[in-house]
Amino acid sequence: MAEIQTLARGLKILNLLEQARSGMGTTEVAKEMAIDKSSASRLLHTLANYGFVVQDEGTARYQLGPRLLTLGQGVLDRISLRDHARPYLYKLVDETGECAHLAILAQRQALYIDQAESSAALRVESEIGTLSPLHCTALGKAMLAFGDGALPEALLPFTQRTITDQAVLQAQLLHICQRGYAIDDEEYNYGVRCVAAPVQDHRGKLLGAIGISGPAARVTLERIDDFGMIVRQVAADLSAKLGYAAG
Amino acid sequence: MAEIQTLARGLKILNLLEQARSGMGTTEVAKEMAIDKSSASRLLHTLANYGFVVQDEGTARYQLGPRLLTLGQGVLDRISLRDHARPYLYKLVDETGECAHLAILAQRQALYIDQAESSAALRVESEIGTLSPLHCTALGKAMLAFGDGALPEALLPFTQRTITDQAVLQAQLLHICQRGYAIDDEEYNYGVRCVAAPVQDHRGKLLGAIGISGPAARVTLERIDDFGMIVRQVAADLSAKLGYAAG
DNA sequence: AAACAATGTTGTATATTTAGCAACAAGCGA
DNA sequence: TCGCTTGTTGCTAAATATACAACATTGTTT
Repeated sequence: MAEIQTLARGLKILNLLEQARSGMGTTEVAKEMAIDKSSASRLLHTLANYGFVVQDEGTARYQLGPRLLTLGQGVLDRISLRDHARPYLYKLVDETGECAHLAILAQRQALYIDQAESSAALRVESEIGTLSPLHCTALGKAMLAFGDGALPEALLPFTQRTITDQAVLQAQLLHICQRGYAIDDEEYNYGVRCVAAPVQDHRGKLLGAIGISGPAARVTLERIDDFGMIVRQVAADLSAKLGYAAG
Repeated sequence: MAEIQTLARGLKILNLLEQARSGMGTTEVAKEMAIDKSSASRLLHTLANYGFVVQDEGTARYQLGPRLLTLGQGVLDRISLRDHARPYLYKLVDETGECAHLAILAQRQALYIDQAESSAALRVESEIGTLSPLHCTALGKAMLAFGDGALPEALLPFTQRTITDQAVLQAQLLHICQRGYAIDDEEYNYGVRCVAAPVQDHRGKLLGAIGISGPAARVTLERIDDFGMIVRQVAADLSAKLGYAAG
């Protein structure tokens, strides 16, 4: 399908600005996009009219605008899975004492759309809205194992334990499928272990995944199977509430 | 400045979809925008290519897409005030026992960009990214009192205590300016009282506001002035850290 | 069942709109 | 002061988006 060039350019500019930490000037945008200064100027003004970008009064440089934040909130409101899942996240926190997360697939990554913090003193940054790779997170692997079978192309390493071999990953996905939950054993962040299980609708179609994550000192390898059973059960309860009839 | 029509139409579609709770069809969008079905179809496809909207596989209806959520996250990362303010939010929670919030001005409303939850059992929904009116929230009134002096046009009532008279509001803003903090006495939500104070840069330019909010039973009218002093002090400390030299 | 209505998508020609060039204004540094 | 960079604006050509129409698909009604 042919995409509309002008609109696509505007959206690409937003992608550019996302990368640029300290904003970009008109000329800079024009160069990066390989378009004329004047075109960039007019596109940026239009984006600014709708609050998608803001121009710093002093430097005249452009940054992502607050409208994106409020629209993002609108996205969350629209995901009904989130409403249904919330009490189950609290249940996970109650039963495990660790932070619980809910993620869905988006742009071939794991998109965190909700969390429930444990009462433990250690605070976690709000991660809602962030994307994480699939191959080295428990939530991601749970979704890979119960999803449509497509694997990520590149398995980038984040720690020494990150699985970077397609065959190894494939084998582990089968294992996850059989036992019903996935584990991240310090494969993404050092010192953090996670456990996750899939959430499915009545047809068995993958909706997302829920799981817990905590310091390796608390989430020990001995206890991790117990956590797995809990997470799998809570995820199954949530799936059941959504109308999933096993078999 | 003349805005680029095609891009503007795409952005307007996003605004439309924000309102429509259950998504919109191509024809529906076309009617609402007063453009042809084919144009709407192509615009929507382009938006979908970049993840700004998603089409439900079954119903072919369009909704806001996950890209908006991740871009919104990018907006948060870019607001350096947020990083500086976070420890001060925790300080507010420690000293008052109530939830603390940070807001900035955006689209002539108060945009909540961070929060610190109290350890009280009562949980608050994540409000980051939401917009609230200025005239009936403590954060909003603090920003009005110390901002550029522009008042909101319409003072919509939310509770019986909401100030709906411009003159009354104006008088209260002066009061807020003199004493250094603003109060919301159940003017937005029944049973909730809030206290807030402005955050300013070294030139005295308004950057945002921080404050606390809690149940009226805990935030009583007798104690509210004590809270006010605390909030004012913490906000002043934050402003000072940002380089604000009083006088 | 079958006709019908409504929806979403795809060609195509026209004409509107954008894009690029160039000139201009403004800020900064040398 | 001069030169350099940046951001914005007129203007025209030309590319692009638009509307019209036809088509495919789905769901509804009689």
